[in-house]
Amino acid sequence: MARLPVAERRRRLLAAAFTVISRAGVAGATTRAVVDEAGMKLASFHYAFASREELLAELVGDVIERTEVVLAVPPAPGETLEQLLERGLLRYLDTVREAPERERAMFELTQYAMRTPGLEGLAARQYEGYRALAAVSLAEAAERTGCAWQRPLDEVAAHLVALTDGLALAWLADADDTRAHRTASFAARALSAESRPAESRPAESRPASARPAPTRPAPPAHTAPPTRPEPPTRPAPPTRPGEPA
Amino acid sequence: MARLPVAERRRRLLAAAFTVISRAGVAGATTRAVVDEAGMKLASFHYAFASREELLAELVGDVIERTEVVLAVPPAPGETLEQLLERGLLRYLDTVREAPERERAMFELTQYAMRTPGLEGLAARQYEGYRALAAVSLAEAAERTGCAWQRPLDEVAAHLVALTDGLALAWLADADDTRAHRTASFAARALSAESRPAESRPAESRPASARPAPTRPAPPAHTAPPTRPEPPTRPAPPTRPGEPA
DNA sequence: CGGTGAGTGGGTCAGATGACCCAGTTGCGT
DNA sequence: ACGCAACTGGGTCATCTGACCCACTCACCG
Repeated sequence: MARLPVAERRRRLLAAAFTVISRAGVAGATTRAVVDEAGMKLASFHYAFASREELLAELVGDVIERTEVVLAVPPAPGETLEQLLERGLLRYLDTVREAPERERAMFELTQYAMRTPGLEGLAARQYEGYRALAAVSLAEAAERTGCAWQRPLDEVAAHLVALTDGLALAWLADADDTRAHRTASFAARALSAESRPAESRPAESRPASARPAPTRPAPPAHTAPPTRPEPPTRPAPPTRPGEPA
Repeated sequence: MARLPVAERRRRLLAAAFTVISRAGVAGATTRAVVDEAGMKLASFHYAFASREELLAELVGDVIERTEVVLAVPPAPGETLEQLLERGLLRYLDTVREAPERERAMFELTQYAMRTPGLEGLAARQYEGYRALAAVSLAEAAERTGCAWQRPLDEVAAHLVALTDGLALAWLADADDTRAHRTASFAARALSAESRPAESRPAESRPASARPAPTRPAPPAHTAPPTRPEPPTRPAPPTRPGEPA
């Protein structure tokens, strides 16, 4: 093995660990399995990390920071907030379907954190991060469709996080695309019901329901790209043809 | 140890296993830990089960069948569907708060099933069971408040399951009661939006929104009572004084 | 009331795993 | 060039774990 600076070695081990966890679960992420995945010798492991526990803790923290919004849905003209939200959620569902192991790994890591003495706080931080991402996306989505949230943004964000979690968990359990699709629609409907038309900020105001407007972004959902393997956020395959990004 | 018939021994081991898993996770449920929890000798384990795997498989299946609705909310006069649903969800939240380890154990068992070769099907069955329970409760709730679901019952049930999962997961991560409460309210709001006033079935019909009516049951949520420890469904402490059950 | 086999107890065994050590080697600064 | 310390390779060690064995004993049948 080439001579690597400790930092880089740690990074590679973290990435390898995530890969192993995706494949075999946290329990399967033994020092040997990780080291093997990274193509290193066992000694290198303990040179980079004091213990397996340290690696796991680092991984959890790492994953939190790297969590990204994978829902950047391309703009679509004259779309309502609900439609925009739905597309975003379906987009999220797609990423789960494409890499179920990754999503499972995320859930497992969260659970590991919740159950491990020093890491309970990290699980909370993880959800905090999810909510923050959700909030950003929801804010943008509302703005682009000329809507405003009727309740505090972070409150709506928490709801979105709960919905995506439930959605992902259910799909992971039964892999029923149809059902998941319907639940995504429901989620979009439910969330948009928490908004009102416009607020008068932009310029116009109308009493009716969500009014079309130049759209663009979309709702979020969490998914942590492994420290290395596979590109985090992809270009966003348009669910429907829309104006080119 | 008293001389026990195999069946009883298996039952006790399953109960002990669930207890251990609640405390230490699936990974911590070693044959020795389980046997210890049950106050038996290791040999008794392999007398009752061919392997640890067999016990775990049995436990997953077991837990599915024993999943119960813990949301039987007592009746409350003149309550809307939304209110009824909210109370039920809050009731569920209470059970999670009271025994977080149990809920965590449920999630972990599901994950174990999803990842274990022969058990993937069980995870799907588990969710099927959750939906069935949700469906029953939703049907009752709608009926008692003179409402009807606008979509297929099992579709709405899937949404409820997703919502409770998301709700529980979020609470387990950050233990934020306020936030969980708000999300529960949101869930109730969102679900009741999927219903319409009445259908004309009972007798009356009115265009307005959910009309009061004799209420009684409530929404569900899943929680598997351990094979033995602690009574599964409790008497349902009235969140509000209502007619005696 | 004696036999006997279901059920029990106290081991053993092989394999996996986390931690760690020590003798090298080799990149890099000087 | 040269030396040193950062880094690597190839072990070892104590534990834990799942599986399993075999002699014993006691409850119940005949």
